[in-house]
Amino acid sequence: MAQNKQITLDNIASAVGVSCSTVSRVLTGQSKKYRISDKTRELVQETARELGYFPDQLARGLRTKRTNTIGLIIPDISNPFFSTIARNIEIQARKTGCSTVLSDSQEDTQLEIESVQLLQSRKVDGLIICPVGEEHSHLERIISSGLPLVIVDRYFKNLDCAFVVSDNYQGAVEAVEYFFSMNHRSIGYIQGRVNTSVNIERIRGFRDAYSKQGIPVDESLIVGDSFGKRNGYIGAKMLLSKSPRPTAIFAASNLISLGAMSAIQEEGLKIPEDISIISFDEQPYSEYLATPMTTVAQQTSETGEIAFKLLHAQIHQDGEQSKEGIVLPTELVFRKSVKKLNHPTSE
Amino acid sequence: MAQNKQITLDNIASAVGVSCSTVSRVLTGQSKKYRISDKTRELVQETARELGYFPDQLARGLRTKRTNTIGLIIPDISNPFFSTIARNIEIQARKTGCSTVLSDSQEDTQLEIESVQLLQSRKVDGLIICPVGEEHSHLERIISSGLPLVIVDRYFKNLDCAFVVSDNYQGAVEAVEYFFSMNHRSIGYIQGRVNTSVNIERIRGFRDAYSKQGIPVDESLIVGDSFGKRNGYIGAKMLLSKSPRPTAIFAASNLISLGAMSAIQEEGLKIPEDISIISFDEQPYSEYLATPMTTVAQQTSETGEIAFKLLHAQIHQDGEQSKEGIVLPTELVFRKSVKKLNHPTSE
DNA sequence: TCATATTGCGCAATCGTTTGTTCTATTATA
DNA sequence: TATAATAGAACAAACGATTGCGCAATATGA
Repeated sequence: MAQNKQITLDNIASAVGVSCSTVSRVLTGQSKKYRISDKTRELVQETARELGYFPDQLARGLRTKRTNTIGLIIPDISNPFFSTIARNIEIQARKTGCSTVLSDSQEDTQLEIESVQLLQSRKVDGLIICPVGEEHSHLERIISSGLPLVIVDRYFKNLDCAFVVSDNYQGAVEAVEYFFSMNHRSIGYIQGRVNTSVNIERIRGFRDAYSKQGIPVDESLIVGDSFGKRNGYIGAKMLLSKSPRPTAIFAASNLISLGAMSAIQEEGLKIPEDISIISFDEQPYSEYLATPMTTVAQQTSETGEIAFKLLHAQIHQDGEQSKEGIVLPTELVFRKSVKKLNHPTSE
Repeated sequence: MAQNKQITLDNIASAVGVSCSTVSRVLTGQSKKYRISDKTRELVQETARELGYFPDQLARGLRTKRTNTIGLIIPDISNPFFSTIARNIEIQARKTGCSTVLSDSQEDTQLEIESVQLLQSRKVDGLIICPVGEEHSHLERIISSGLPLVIVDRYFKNLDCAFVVSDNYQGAVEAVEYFFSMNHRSIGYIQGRVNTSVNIERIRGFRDAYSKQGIPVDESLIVGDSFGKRNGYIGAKMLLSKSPRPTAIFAASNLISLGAMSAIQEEGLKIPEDISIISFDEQPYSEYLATPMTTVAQQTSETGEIAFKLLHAQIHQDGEQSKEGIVLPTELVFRKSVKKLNHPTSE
């Protein structure tokens, strides 16, 4: 089965008996502007339909310097947190006729950098990135090259760039305050990747909540170094081996809490009888877990939607660009994983 | 900040003092073939590096008719089942320098068809599609246009196209046989979208397992019509209202089983004491559910990897294409959601 | 009737690469 | 020394679409 020949503007032009510029103008809806007669316009449109013409986006992009394509770089698209964001970006993008080129950076800064290169050489109109690490010189380069960029989930203080993130600080504060209200005073925190804004903000919230109560933070109860499941397991193991044992665990991600649950189970402990837990990231399964999980829900759908809208705004305004930063509130979802202690206690 | 000027072959050419064809040949590694002198070659390479040149993939694609880009159409990228497949496709693709344009068809055939159009006009080298519905005339059109295509998760009997799917038949057979071995005889099946190969094969397995035991299938125990959570809830409600109540439920997807769990909980029933359940789709959280779930695991990572490899093979062989169909085995993962009944019984 | 507007459309350059062909030195061969 | 062979690189035509400019033909106005 031979590759079907592509229909070009010239094909239509010669079929109708006009020049290809006329066809182009009709098909891009500029017939009024260039005063193409109605008769010609209709003839061209009909012929194009008959021949099954659709424009070559490469040629168009080469000429117009606009591809209607955005690049999306995500650390792990199989993580529901990111895939929900990705979905909503794609849905918004397609609404404006924009295609999304997806790149999974596999939590690897080097791959992220290479992806940026590749996407730039594909002439995307803009980039949405969930950055992996602390390194961001490549992001600076994007910005100074003038390519529209929105970063998501994480941000960098000294980077003049639009972003959309959750209010990680407030989310952490509320979780810890809830623990306090249930009389917990010894709370372990299993953190994610250090030096990411996400982690820094959550830790700050954690600390501030303690301060407000006038209670010092036990630094040895802050453990962990990544958002993955394995780190959750290891972190929980460490926390549970302490004596006195903390009465509660605050897990910085959905995967961390799954790992922690393994550890808790291994130690023969029950949630919340023996240990309470709150996890960042609401998930469809959160309510169905052995103990329905109290979570800090982030607005993932909205994050994606807003990210695209910010990017779209940047792309379509040629004047000064407002590098907006959007912070979305979190919501504490109350379930069964936190036990009310009789007395304010550390054990 | 003005858009930085793009470096072109001509820029390099005039900087070095050669023609742009020479530069092109050097940079595409054809310097031997066209006997470019070592001196020129090195000079060109160095200058290209200094200027920070990287090729314009649009222009290249326009000229060569190869974009090193594939299109991927998925019904719901936020579903972990699909996002895991997508991830592995993307990872394989990038290994060969290929970019992936993602499209979420939102379980809508019309959007799927439009996506195909759009991706074709972007000149992708091939397409991987998880088709939504029964309609597949647009897939036939792709094939007869000569564009490489691999379909994933579902297939169509009378479509000559490479595909990779799970062994849904055998997966269902094993699940039902396990139910039988635990003395269940009255098993409700909450199916997914009817008329999809996935559903048809699972139903066939369900029936055949019954036949082998010489037991007739109670048709009223087959309910449902989509792979979503809501359908799981409704389906379970229906099954649980029957009297006698089935002793077991076989859920056709991870979302269906989540929905079913809601219904079961609402009815005040316990898994597995009051009702046993097996779910298609292994998930990271399966073992942490209120009752750790016995599941039929599919090889999602492998599915993605193989899908890309089949596509890659099609793209790179210009001769006759082997439209291979790959069927991957499933695995029954035993946990706690199935109770052993004392006697073969329907109640 | 003649000058001027206006209508309707074509010409040709351009975007950045690739690639078949040609062209000019230089070297090898007889 | 004359001729052929070869090395090294330039020319120019694509690829398909867009767009500034120009040019006829017709319509309008005086």
